[in-house]
Amino acid sequence: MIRTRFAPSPTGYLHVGGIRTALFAFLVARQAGGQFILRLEDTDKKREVQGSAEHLIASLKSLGIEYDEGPDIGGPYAPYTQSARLDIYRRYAEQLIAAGRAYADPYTPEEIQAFRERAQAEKRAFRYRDHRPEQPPVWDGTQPLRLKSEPKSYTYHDEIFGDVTTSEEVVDDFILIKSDGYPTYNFSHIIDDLEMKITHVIRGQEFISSMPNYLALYEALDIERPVFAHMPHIMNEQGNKKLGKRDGAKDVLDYIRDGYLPEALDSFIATMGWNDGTEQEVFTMAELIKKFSLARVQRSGARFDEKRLLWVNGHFIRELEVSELSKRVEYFWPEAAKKASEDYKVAVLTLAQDRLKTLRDLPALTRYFFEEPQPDQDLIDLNKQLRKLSAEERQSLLQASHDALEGLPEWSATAIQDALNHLLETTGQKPGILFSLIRIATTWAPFSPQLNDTLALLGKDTTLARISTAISLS
RNA sequence: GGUCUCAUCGUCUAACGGUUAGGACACCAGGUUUUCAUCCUGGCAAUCCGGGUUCGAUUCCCGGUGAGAUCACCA
Repeated sequence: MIRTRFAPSPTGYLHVGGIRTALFAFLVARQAGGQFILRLEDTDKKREVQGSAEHLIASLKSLGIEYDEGPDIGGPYAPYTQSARLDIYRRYAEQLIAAGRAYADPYTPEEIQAFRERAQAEKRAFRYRDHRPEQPPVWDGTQPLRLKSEPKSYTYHDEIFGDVTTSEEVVDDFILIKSDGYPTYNFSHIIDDLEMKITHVIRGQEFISSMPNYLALYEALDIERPVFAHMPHIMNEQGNKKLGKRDGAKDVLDYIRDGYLPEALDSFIATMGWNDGTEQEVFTMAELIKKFSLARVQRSGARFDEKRLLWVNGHFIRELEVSELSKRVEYFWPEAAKKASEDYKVAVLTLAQDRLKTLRDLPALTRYFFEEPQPDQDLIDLNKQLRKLSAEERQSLLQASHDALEGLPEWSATAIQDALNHLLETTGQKPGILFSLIRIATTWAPFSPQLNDTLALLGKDTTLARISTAISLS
């Protein structure tokens, strides 16, 4: 039975790097019919941020990454919050002490700092184990507890990086339990993975360099190692650093607020560093669950490309049924759309769908369907074709259009198109001029859907009124 | 600096040791008899460098170079 976990610390929000690790762990579990667990690693009380646990949970849920066990829903190995598991860590700590594999650290932080500086001055690496006390005091819980490590080289298999060998000089007596009584991540995650029967440890590449220490601990505890899979980093847009909050990596919930679809985010995030080997470019969650494999995860870091995300998002928007899209854009309509009927909004949405890159584009694209647009002379003056016309010429063209449309017995897209085509002949104008003029006069927008569709939806009265207004303006 | 890791178009990537090195995003041009978008067609564009192994290296090995990660009582 495969069990994977995502184990963030509640120190802030989740960016695409973190969410990708969660997504991959989720996919591995789902694909095998196993469980995916959320565990909160809140052992650093100083860095904890209020409300971030809820924020993390909301982020996962908003992307459809559902966990089977977790702090808010419980499970067979509860609690899933590390600060509530202190007695468990202590039990293992005492086991290590009894086995002679852990000891109390008698030094003050200042003393250790002095050791470190001396090592640095002498240009050699600082290792705590070089200063290991001969007769450590009995651990009373107020000193840090350290692992008594054995310097040796380790080899392990990583699902992504293959066989990795570490050198012995990096194994050290790291801290298991801090002087405040909380365990370090280095200790607690191993205990929890064991207790919670985690089979696959899927996490960021930054933990690779700590692997020798973890391996030493698995050995000291005499427990079996889980399967490891370290994910390559997602790099920032410049490609010179791993994506991080400090450099403004965006909260995934902000992407949702900005009108990105969860399915677009999932597909995009999954394909940064993974592909199924075919030429398929976008994947639904169901496809990801079916096709994902750690073996096809890239070893090099991928750069975060916002332009590609935008394209993926547009793709998923176009794939949606209008009825579904209609539900998704509920909170994105312009203010003025509130009074409009559902049917009218769906009709507008149908015309706007192809033009939407994010749901947030909706107001800019549709405002003139709901309220009177502000005339903007620049649209005419900056238009290559229209600016050649005199005000009188524009006026007479608009008047002719007004008259032709007014006489229409039936107000439909096809009837309007026929009338417009006929108008082309009677006025002897090019479509580029005549249609642009009508389009601008009725929408005052830099771009809009096909003219006949736009007018049909606007309605006869509104269309004629707007043309009349434009005539009086010229 | 030590340790570990990585290296194909600008970006994301494909390619049992044999391909005109493929696809997608972006960009450019054209078409879909109005704009924007969609859609279609075409174009631009890559194997970091040097050795080896081999009949033949993007692919395997070694060495450079470059990049990243990490060296906490953070995770």
